[in-house]
Amino acid sequence: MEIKVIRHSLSHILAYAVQELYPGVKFAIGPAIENGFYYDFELKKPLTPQDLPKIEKRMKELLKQNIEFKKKLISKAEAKKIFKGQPYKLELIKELKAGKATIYESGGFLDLCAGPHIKSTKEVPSDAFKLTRLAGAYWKGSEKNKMLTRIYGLAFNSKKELEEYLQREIEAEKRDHRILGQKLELFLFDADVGAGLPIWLPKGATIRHIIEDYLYRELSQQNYQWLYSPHIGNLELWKKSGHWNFYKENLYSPIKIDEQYYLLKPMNCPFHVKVYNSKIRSYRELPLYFTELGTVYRYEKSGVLHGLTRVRGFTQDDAHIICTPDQITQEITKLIKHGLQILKVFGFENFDIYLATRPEKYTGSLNDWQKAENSLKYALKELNLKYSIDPAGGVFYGPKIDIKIKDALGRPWQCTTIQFDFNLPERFQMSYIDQKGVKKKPHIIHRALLGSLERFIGVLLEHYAGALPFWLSPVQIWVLPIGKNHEAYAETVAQELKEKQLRVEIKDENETLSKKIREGEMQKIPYILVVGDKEIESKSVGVRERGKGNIGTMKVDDFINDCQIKNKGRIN
RNA sequence: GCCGAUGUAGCUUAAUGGCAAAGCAGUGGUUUCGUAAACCACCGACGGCAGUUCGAUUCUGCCCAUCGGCUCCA
Repeated sequence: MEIKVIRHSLSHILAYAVQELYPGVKFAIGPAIENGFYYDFELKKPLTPQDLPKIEKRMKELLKQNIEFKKKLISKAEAKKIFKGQPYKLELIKELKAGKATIYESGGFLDLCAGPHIKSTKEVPSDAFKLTRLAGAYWKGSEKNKMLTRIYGLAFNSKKELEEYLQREIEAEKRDHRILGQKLELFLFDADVGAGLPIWLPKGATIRHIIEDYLYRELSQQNYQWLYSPHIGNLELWKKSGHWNFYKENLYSPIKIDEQYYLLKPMNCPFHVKVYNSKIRSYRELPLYFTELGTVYRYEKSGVLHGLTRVRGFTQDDAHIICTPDQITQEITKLIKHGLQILKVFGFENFDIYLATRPEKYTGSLNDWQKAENSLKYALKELNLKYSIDPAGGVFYGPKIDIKIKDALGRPWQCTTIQFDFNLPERFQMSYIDQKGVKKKPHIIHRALLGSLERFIGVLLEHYAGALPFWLSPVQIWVLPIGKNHEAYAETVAQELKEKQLRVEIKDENETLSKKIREGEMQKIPYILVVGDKEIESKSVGVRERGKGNIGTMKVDDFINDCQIKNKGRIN
């Protein structure tokens, strides 16, 4: 039996149990989902988490009754009669494209459903599912509709699979960047500061600095030019750019300064356009690459905030590529290629790529959108990349390519975005002089490779479970003197490492060696160097590698050499 | 924002309508140690504002923050 069918059938059994336990319930929908199922209900009284075990117990009893699933094809009129008093079902019947309705009967529970289903609950083990949580969910997923109560369940083919899944969830929890951020002292959130506003602690700031430094070198090599722009800008600027109209729900209230209104910037684009427009541009200059680690502020609903991966103030590794119309596909191709290359440096190898098309609210002509979407498609095809379409997922000013990076557990994270923008050249009357001396309108590609430093670092932490590659580790090496007599030597070794730009700390607190080693392992320090009499004599260090234990003694110079190779090659 | 839950020391947790308990961390001391937690002592907390009550960390309301979802996204 296909697991999807079992999951879907379990959602009916869930509804059956709820029908029995909570009379007067109204049923919405109950599909199979990844790893399980859910069912949405409208209940007279809200459920509490204590209700779940009760419902689960009843489901188990029902499963053992060998309830048969019987399919019936009936007329819509008949269906309306059966489901009177069930407004959600009636709405679904009304929307049915087919002339008839299929219903499934399982014991005392009738449901409007296309199926397919199991023949009998005999086929379903009663210990391979588990109700996991209660949640609110809007009818048909729209905020404008009523909020229903959703019950989620997990379901697998066997108890063993269920347990394995639960085990994986525990593993994922250990990788939670919010917990790691606290344990490794990387960043903090504070209620006094406000929701969604991270503060970087010294070690987190070091990671960020390393990444910024890498980007600076890498992009400078690729002819990017670095910019800085202010965090607020006159409201008139944002009206002109279109953000005030099209991006309002993400903007913070205007700030009044001397009878003028200013907005906290939600994007860096208008500033970069101003840089472009600061002088007359020739076709010879194009393409131009302007880049900035630009901190932007966007209103996010309080309920969506999540650690570093969804915040209200964040720094994008932003860039605008300004080019002639015939350079556009070539530039997009180059960009995607370079972007993937950079992500690989950080250890990401798997990606989900999406092409997001025209949304409901947009600027520009349909013809422009069509052309832009085609050039994005062309670039993806040329690079032989598999992608999916994200219908109407584009930004108001143009279609985009989103690259979701997949972490070690296979979870996708939205980071890279490459967005076409034909709004700004128009609104800000950008131009360049072509070969014939004629004024032309350039194209703009807006892109963020890592997305935001906040989210990217959050993803890195989850990907590596906190054990960052050597070159990204905020503290790379600990030096542990065994006794007081070895402190001076430890100091000498540390000094030598520091001179070679390695990030090292001496741990000479009054604690046992074992305790300090335990501490170092928990802090995910890549190398712990133990020094005692033996090491002093041979000018060496006892090397302990993270997760591997003692790997023997090494000459100090050899150790430094290895570290430098790792740093330079940006390898683990 | 909406549905549901949670909020006790720097962290993890306990108990209670009537003096809030512990482990780790921190501080002071003892110990100077060879690869994942030495020993002793001390310091330290009821998210905020109202209300009910003789008395509220505990009950109620509002606010703030966090967690799981919905929706949304870099």
